[in-house]
Amino acid sequence: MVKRAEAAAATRSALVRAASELLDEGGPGAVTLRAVGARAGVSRGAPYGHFERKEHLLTEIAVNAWNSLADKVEQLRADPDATPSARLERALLTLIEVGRRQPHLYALMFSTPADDPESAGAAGRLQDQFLAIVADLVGESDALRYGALLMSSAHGIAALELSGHLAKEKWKVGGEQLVRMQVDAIRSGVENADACH
Amino acid sequence: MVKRAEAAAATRSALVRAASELLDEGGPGAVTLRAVGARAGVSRGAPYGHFERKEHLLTEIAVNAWNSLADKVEQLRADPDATPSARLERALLTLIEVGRRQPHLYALMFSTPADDPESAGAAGRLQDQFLAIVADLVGESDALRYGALLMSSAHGIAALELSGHLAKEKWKVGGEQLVRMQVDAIRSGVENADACH
DNA sequence: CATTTTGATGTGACATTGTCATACTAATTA
DNA sequence: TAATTAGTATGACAATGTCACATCAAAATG
Repeated sequence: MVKRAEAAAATRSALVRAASELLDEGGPGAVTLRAVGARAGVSRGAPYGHFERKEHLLTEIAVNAWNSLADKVEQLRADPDATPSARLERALLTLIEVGRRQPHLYALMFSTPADDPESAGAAGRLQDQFLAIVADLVGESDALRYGALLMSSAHGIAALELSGHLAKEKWKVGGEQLVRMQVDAIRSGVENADACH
Repeated sequence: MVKRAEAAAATRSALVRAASELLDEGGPGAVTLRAVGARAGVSRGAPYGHFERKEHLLTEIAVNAWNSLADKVEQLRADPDATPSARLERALLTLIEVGRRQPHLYALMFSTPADDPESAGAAGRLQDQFLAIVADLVGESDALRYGALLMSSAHGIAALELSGHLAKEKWKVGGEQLVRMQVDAIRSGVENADACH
């Protein structure tokens, strides 16, 4: 006698896992409810017992990704033997890494409507982690402004890399270098406001 | 007696225009070959006389957008009464403007495979225009590095704005301000290399 | 324990869509 | 005038998201 609640929960997470795998392997076009069901060992209509629409299944994948990323950055933030700017660089590179390793997942994260409460919450967690790291470098009062700029820059780098518009043959730079430049530019800008003039 | 070549060319551009309008009005989901045909005054199968696949029709829309953007930036580049940094800011804002006015078109531009020769050519034209403007500010030798960073930043700002992840209520900044900060940060960084130390 | 209820799952059906094969039509050409 | 051809219309098909309904076992109820 298998408890029904457990079996249902297992099916649900199997569906999410299956959909995630299909997304990574074949892109959005490969995430078919029929394929998801087949890989999860159930039939094509089963997902509708757990998700109202296909979009909600995808949203859950995005939420998981946001949360996992927030966890990583939070962990990274606690690292004591690293300068603030080094921590910031690593945090930004963490985002870019997702874009490289799981490009389809990355695209899904940023195409999921940000007005969805769950998605917004998880994405907000990541943003807050970023903000705290930025504040360590530029101070509380400027953290929002510079945080927005740094996040935009990192996302831009990741997005252009995975769309192929930042080909290394033409631009001669990679994401790591761009992140370093960006952090340096902001750090020197902040320091100059006090020290130089 | 209407010349057939002319009629065909008219149909072709009507298809592209119809598809562009549908994209702007209703997003990618609204761009159906049937809807495109109907709006262009032909039937659902007609597009296949001009485009091998639906994807090619979309690519043409993206190419037009890239070219139009490159034209605007080229025009902007010739403006004499504007400092190099002002020209750069305006160029970056031109990209962001597309994201605001035609979000679906903007998304299409950056989701069209960059390995498509036509699309790559048009996008390359825009990048070269950017590069020239950047070179005016930071010099030829650093133009590639800073150009890549500036373009990433601008695209990141535009993309985050249209995905809703840069809500002004939370971040207290808009695209204009971020672009200004970015250009200032780079300018001051470059000047400091010479002047300060 | 017997019965009823309930929620997850399987299956059939339907509309939509991209795409192909085919037929038709009018412009071009021989 | 007859033949060719390029553009277009139409029918058909497979894939897909989604709904309605049937089924079946676990859980609640008596």
